[in-house]
Amino acid sequence: MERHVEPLGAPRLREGSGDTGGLFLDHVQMLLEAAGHLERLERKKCEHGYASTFPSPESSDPLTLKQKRIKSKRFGAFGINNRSTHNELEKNRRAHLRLCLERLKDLIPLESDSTRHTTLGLLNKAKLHIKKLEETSRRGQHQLEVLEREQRFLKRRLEQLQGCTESERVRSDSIGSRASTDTSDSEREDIEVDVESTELGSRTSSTSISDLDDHSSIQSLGSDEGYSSTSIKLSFSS
DNA sequence: GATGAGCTCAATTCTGCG
DNA sequence: CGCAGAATTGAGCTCATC
Repeated sequence: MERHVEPLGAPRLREGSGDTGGLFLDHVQMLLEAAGHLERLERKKCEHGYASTFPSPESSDPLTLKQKRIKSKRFGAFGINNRSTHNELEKNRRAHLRLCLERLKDLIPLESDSTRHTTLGLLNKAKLHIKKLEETSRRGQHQLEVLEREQRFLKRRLEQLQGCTESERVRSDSIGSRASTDTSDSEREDIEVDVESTELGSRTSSTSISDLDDHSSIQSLGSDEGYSSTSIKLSFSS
C-alpha cells in the first residue's frame, strides 16, 4: 500500500528550448512553477493543520524558553530545509522498521502467504512462536536431564555387576579349574536378568536418584575390559 | 549548566484497498 | 466506510562539546 508522493519542487524541464534566450525563459518559467508548487503545498498544509513555513499569525504566542530553543533549533535557522531533512530521516526510520518487520516475517511460521498480515497480527504471531519455542526447549532440556541421570545409574550398575563377576571368577579359580567353561553360560544368563531388572528399577526411580549421581567414579570408565566378556542387554526408552 | 545534534515517539493527517 | 500503513510534524530524551 504505497502512498504516491509528489516530488517536492521538482517540475520537469520543458522540452525543445531553442536559443539562450529561450533557455533563460525556460529557467524562469521553471522557477515560477516551482514557487507555485511550493505555495500550493504550503497552503494545503495550512488547510490540513500541518505546520507551515509561512510566518504564522500565532507566532507571537508566548513560548517557554525550552520550546523557543527547540523551535529555533529545528525550524528557525534553516526553515523548510531542516524540516525536510527531518522528514527524510523519519522516512528512513520507518523504512528500517519495515525491514525489521519483513525479517521477522521470515522467521515465524505463517499459515498462508496469500493472507494479509498486519503489523499487529505479525507481532502477536511472533510472540506466540517465541513462547512455543521456549516451551519446546524447556521440555527438551528436561528430557535430556532425565536420560543423563538414567545413563549414569546404569553405568554404576554395570560396574557393580562387573565387580561381582570378577570376585566370582577368582573364587572359582581357587577352587579349581573344573568345568569353568560349562558355568560361564549360566553366569551370563544371571547377569542379563540382573541388568534387565536394574533397568526396570532405574526407570521407576529415575527422578529420585539424583543423590547418587556424583558417586559415579572415573575409575569405572577406565575399567571397561570386562564389558565385552559379558553380554548385557541395555535398552533405553525415550 | 547551556547548547546542539541525533534519534525516537506520539499525534495527526492522508491515502489506498477491500 | 473502516482499516492499515505511510507521511508529516512537534516534542522530548540522551549524549557530546564547550
